[in-house]
Amino acid sequence: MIAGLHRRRLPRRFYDRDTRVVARELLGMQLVHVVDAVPRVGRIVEVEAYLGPHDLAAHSARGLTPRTRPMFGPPGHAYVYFVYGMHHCFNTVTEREGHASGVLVRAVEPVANLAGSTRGPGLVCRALGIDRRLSGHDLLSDDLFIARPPRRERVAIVSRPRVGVDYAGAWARRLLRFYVRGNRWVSRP
DNA sequence: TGCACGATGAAC
DNA sequence: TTCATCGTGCAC
Repeated sequence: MIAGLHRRRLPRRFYDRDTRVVARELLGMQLVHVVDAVPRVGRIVEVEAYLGPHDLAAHSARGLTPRTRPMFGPPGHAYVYFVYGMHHCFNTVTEREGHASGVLVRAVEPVANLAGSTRGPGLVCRALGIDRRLSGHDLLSDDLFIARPPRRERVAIVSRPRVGVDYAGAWARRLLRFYVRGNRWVSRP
């Protein structure tokens, strides 16, 4: 089940590729946060790709700020932000340093030690105990990382427009949200 | 220093 | 469809 978690941790080069490819391949991977020596594990079933400063829906489109600094850094790091005064959202930074792109994890299927709903980006962070103190954290660390599943599994992928980015004009209509077809944990099928 | 606004979630 | 709730970014 969760044996050999650290051994299955994704390498830096996984994240240093086209963001849409990384987003799709993250489906089925296991997001892990070790809290008080207990690994909280969720299988990623829904993500969104944010392609960089030219993508008007991406936070990096407003330029480098203290909040978005991790997005402009090297791949394989966490970008966690606080929204609506009460929710946190977890992203992985992708592509080369300065590209400022990333993948938002919108929903996970419970695998181990998760309590409460995990359908939706805010709820994923709540269940996994992730907040903005982890923004900029290295995803090749021992306490926060993403691992290959124990067994290779094939998933059918659905592409849809991203959620909550209507302000981004034509970019809001791009099919940059991906989820596992038929999975009951997807936030908005 | 002030203020409008969210890459949301839950209630109605 | 409405509202809770507050950090962030930019206007002043």
